[in-house]
Amino acid sequence: MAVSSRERVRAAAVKLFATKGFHGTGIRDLAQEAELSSASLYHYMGTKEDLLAEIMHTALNRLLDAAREATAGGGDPVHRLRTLVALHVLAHAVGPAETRVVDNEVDVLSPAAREPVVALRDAYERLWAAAIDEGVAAGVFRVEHPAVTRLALLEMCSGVARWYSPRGPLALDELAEHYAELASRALGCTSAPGVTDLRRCREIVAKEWGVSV
Amino acid sequence: MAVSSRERVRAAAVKLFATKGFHGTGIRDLAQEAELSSASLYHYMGTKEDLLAEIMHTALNRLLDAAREATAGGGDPVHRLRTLVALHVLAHAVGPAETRVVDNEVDVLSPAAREPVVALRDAYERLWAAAIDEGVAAGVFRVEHPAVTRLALLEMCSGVARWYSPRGPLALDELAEHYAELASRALGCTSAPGVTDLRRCREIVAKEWGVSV
DNA sequence: CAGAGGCTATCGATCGATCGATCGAACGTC
DNA sequence: GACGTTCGATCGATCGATCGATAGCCTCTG
Repeated sequence: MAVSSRERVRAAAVKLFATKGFHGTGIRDLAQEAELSSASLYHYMGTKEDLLAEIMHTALNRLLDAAREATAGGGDPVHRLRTLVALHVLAHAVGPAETRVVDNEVDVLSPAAREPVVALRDAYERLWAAAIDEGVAAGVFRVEHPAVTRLALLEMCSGVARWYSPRGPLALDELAEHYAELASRALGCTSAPGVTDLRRCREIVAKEWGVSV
Repeated sequence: MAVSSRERVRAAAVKLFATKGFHGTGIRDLAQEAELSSASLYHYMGTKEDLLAEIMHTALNRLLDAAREATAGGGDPVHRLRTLVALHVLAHAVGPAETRVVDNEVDVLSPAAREPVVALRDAYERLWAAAIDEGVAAGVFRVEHPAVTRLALLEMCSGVARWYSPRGPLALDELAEHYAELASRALGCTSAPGVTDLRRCREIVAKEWGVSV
């Protein structure tokens, strides 16, 4: 078979959870989308909540791995921050369904299932916090409330998944570069207008997400 | 009675829809929160969907009215944009539950019920677009993709409802001013570092939302 | 090689629970 | 006694989940 049933179940869940929400998606909806009976569904998953948690884990691990790889070696905080922004935007543009599930449905998880998901998200945000804090310490960023600004920038970038369409006027590269510039400006970046290593970001996204960007 | 049952139903719906989502909130949950039987609920509302639509209408109309009042008379695009940002942030900080319902649950409405809600949101966003476009035309904003930037800033500001806590280190005034500054920078504002008329924004929020800010 | 046994994948039928919504009746107030 | 408000009881529909059964395939055995 071209795609395994397991993959179809996962893809169906991502699509439906993103468009109709977790509670708005029934077991029978999932079964229909995955072209299986509702009974067969349970051959590939635990409970519906397990399925959601698994989606979040793989999505967040992928984003975290990509961000770590892209910023490995430390270096210039400005460049690192621009890389994180571009990567985040690319990820949200190529996989809006998955990222919307991660961003919107965390609260439906039981506390026990939510805890490791939040831990992954926190680890990811620490990469942003480190780049921002180091930039502020080095004087290349001039911003009054670094922690609040980090949250503001993250929300700004995640919002891409809510409206971006590949049929719009902006190509992915322009989008990522523009957001890197917005973030750079918001942080009061004092160095020369930077360039982002988009090629590297695209490569990482292509590898981790398995799409050609 | 101190608060009418009608108000309790509305407040219960806002609270529960925001925390558990529309589909995650049952009629019996609403009834318990509003301290009524599930049957009595229907004395004050139509269907559950009607209740959601009504919440969205009042919330969006309030925001739209406030934004129109705050920017009435036109004038400097920079000042208008800063006012819109501050107002938006204040609104999302004092009423996070309501704004989260508006921002997250639009898609659960049937097309017929969704259409007027989207129209209200579009009217609101046009105020932002006008301020940004006029600023770009006047040369006080220097930004490459004004439409995309508008969406980015709106998402950034709406995100406040997802994390802001009045028990945090930032007072409302500092928060609103900081976001106005972030937006101003992102737009490449060329005029002197602006000040926002926070007093006026606070007055409008206090009046429209019925809270002391 | 025949076939017994086990494993994977799938299904129709069905479970008890809960869903949104409605009914007729009772309450208090004017 | 009319009206605005409240409720217990209950409706048919749908929920997430499980059941026993079946068909195909691989492996081990005699």
